[in-house]
Formats: sequence, C-alpha cells, structure tokens
Amino acid sequence: MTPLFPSQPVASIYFFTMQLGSYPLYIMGKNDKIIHLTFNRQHHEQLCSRYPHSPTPATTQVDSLAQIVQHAINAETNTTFPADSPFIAAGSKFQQQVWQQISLIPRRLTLTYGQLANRIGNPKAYRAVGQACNRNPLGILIPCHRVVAKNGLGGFAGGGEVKRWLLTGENKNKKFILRTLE
DNA sequence: GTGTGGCAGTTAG
DNA sequence: CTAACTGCCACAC
Repeated sequence: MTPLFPSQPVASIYFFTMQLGSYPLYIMGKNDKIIHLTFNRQHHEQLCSRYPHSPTPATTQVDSLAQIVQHAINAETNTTFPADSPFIAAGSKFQQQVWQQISLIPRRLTLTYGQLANRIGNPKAYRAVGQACNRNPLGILIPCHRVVAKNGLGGFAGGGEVKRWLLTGENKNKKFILRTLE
C-alpha cells in the first residue's frame, strides 16, 4: 500500500466516526483540531493502526470538531485554508498548491482536473492533479469532490456514489446534517 | 460509444 | 536509478 501519510508519529490524537447521509465519515483529531478527514475506510484503518491514539475521545472535543465539519459542509465558500494539519505540511509543494486551489472552489461550482492544472500554472499536470486530489487529507474541508473530469464525474477516494451525492446535494442547496453514530 | 498513446508527479523496488 | 502506477485528456475511429 502506498505511504499516503507522514512517517513521523503524531502525539495526542484520537479517532471517531460520524455519519453523513448514509456514509461514514472518518475523523482524526489532535487536541482541538481536525487533522484528517476521509470517507475512505481503508485510509482510516491505516491511520488507526499506524498512530497511537486515545481509544475514547472526550465528548467535548468530539462535539467541537463535529461542529467545524457541520459548518464547513454547508458553507458557501471556504473561509480559510486549513494549513495546520501535519498531513498538509507533509505534502509536496505540488500537492499543497492543488489543495490550496481546491479550497477556493465555492459551493455549486466545479472545476475539471485540467482547469485546476491551469490554475497552478502547470497545464499538463492534470493527471498528477487527480493523484493529489486522491491524497487530500481533509475531505469536505478541502472540497476535492468539486474537481471532476472533463467528460464525467472522475474518481473519488470515498467512492463515486458519495461524490455524486455531495454534488447533487450542493446543487439543490441541500443542508447536510452530520450525525453521531449510535 | 471504444481504443490508444501520452501526460506529470509520486512511490516502490 | 528505472518502472509502475493513477480520481486524465485528446484524438482517432
């Protein structure tokens, strides 16, 4: 499996899962910050096994992070680029440029991989853009589901079904509700 | 609609 | 260092 994640361990971290629509959303927190967010179960399990973490996060911490996601998922635009995650810092220059550009895409707008490659001044790197999207450590907060193929949906680490559901929901101006698991 | 060749960045070996 | 991947694209049928 590809080393998608930084090799250095991160202290004081915890994991929890929430539910968005019918899809599980895996969140990795450190203190009061979200450092990783994905729909991809495999990525989540890799992280769980790689890093020592608290088995039972404090409720206040979980609630606080959940609120951040709940707000971000319905926001018209992303206010700030969440650069404080160590997973962002561990990305290459190219990946950081891609993630930065994605975070500028507002609700109900999509860019193609090619258009995004143009925006970072590397028009032929559309394929590498796809790879960088795949390794986005902060799904939703960095809305990589808004990057699509020129003729079609394109891929999604959490599965095409989730990507399509997110995009149609946004187009209908749906308010997404994040729920806790029982 | 399908096939094919090339693309750039990243990682594995 | 090569080789082998991709969340792609253009262009040809």
